[in-house]
Amino acid sequence: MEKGNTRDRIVDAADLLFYQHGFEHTSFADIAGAVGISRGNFYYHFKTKDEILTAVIDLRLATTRAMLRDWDEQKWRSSDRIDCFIHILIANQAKIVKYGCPVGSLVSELTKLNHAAQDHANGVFNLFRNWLAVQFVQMGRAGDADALAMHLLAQSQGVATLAVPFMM
Amino acid sequence: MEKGNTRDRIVDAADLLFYQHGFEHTSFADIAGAVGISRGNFYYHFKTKDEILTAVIDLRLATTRAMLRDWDEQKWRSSDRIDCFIHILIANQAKIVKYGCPVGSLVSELTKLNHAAQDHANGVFNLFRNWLAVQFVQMGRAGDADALAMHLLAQSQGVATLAVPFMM
DNA sequence: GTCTATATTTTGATAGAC
DNA sequence: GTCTATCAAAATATAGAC
Repeated sequence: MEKGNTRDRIVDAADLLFYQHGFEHTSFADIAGAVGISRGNFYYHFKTKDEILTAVIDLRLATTRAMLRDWDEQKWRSSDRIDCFIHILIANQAKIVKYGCPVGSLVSELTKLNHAAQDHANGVFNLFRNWLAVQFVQMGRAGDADALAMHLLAQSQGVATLAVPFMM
Repeated sequence: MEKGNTRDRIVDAADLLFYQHGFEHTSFADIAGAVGISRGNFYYHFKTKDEILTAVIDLRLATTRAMLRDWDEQKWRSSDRIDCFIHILIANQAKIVKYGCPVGSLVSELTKLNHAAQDHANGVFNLFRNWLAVQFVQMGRAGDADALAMHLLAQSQGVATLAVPFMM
């Protein structure tokens, strides 16, 4: 995280801070402080706060695509791949208990802000939905693959939401 | 909503605005504007923003308790009472698609703000959890009543979360 | 109880030196 | 590319007149 050019370090820091404290509650001063640069320098790389939000969402889209690709390559059976998805909740339990699901909480916040980047952020949900549906199709459930994908997605979102008040 | 003393009107307006736009994104000016009073008058009734948040949570706790009590009185069978809970998602579909679940989204936001009122807000979740568990006990599922309650609560939270990106 | 200022702080954003 | 000011707007909060 410390390596790379300044722009990437800004995006990495913003990604983490947006998750931990929310988009609106994270100020330029917070991000600049985390990266170790001045606020003025910040504007050389990003002209507005929305620009960095776009960069953070792009990063999350890329990270998610890479993760799904890894699962496709590492697991032969679709049921094992779905296990990988379910296992996210377990592997990230400590973070989820403190900050919830990064995807769900960002979408929820942008909705309340009526922010233009809403659709962009929804893209991460779409990646999971479509990938899960493909796995169910491969398991011979072409008829209700999307319904099963949505059900699993909903269950994991619900668990992540309840983890915050009931496990913290 | 228009009736009652000024304090109640402030709490009602804040309750709605916190749901629609979030706690932090709602300013005193927004609330004062919705009620139709000046910002200065506002501080006669509430000294800090946290005070009004406390009042809003108290209102939601009272409203939820009253709703559960109504269901207890109106429905004889526990299965019918659980239907009432599930039916919330259908009855409030339009609002949930636009703003998510008022309980889950507030808890999520306060967590990210590391706000002291977190536990207070969690109380609404506890009301539903305990009430649902009682219904399952009465249905002869004493052994796993709380697990069933949590499962149903999680499912409804997941549906509310996904309704925003996938139904808007 | 309600109003009109006003103080103070923070935030997003800019200008210009190095 | 990075820094030090600095601006302008918005937010919380206060003081005091009516």
